[in-house]
Amino acid sequence: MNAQPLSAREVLKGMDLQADCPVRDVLDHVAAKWTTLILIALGEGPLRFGQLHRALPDISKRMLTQSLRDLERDGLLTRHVFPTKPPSVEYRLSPLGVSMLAPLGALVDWAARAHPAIQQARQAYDAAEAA
Amino acid sequence: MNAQPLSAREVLKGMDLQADCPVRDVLDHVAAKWTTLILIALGEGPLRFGQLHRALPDISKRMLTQSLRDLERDGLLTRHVFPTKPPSVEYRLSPLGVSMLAPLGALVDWAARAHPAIQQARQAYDAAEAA
DNA sequence: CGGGATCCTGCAAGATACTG
DNA sequence: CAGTATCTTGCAGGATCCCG
Repeated sequence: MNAQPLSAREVLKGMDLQADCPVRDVLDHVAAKWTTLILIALGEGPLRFGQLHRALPDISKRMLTQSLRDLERDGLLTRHVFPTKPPSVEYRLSPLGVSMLAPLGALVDWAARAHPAIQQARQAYDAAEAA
Repeated sequence: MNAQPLSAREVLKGMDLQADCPVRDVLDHVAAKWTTLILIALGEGPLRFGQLHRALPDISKRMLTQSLRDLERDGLLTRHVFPTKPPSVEYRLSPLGVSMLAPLGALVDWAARAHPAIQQARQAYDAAEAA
């Protein structure tokens, strides 16, 4: 055993996985397909609605709006309306939202590294399947 | 700026968020409601189907089976059948699956810490909403 | 431009019953 | 015990139109 401040894996020990556990309450939102992508996009700086929409090519306006509301409700980002003509609205990460970038980045990094192995595993599985 | 080996946030810079990017390909699975919970449960050691089902109280047999197949296909866990009577099947993390525990733990840790703030943000939002 | 309101559809996922 | 098969349904989410 080493002296790391807190092995991330230790956190998982004895984790209760009941439906009402706080972690699932938070993670269910995080996992929601679009929210992480929005947070990543905003990680580079505030963006307006249209810019965000262009950054996420395959999300509908409806889902983008809804996802932004969810994130705003959870306090991960803030919404600023500029009463210009036509109106413009800017979204930016809150400190809480910024605090999520590190762990999210770790996961994304893992995903990027693991991708080749996963691709290979899928092909092997599907090949065996077809037999 | 400090000397951290690689700021997890740096990974997110310039991330392409197109639908076909590798990260989304992987994360879409990871985010799938049950898969992370299964990985966490198996992080403490191999489990049999029934034990896993008992560890995740609110998943149906159908979804558990399906999620396990997905994870097996992605090479994150392995399935071992013991031809006992009655048959028993054991699931255990593969090295690749184990390698995910660290980043996943980081995210879970964040979720646990952020939970109070998020709860509070939701209440504030809903209160303002009701007005 | 940045949404809200409405309608409509597909598929994710529950319930139930059966099997090796 | 550890699944499969079938049926059924809710609701996530797309398409479309409208508004300030």
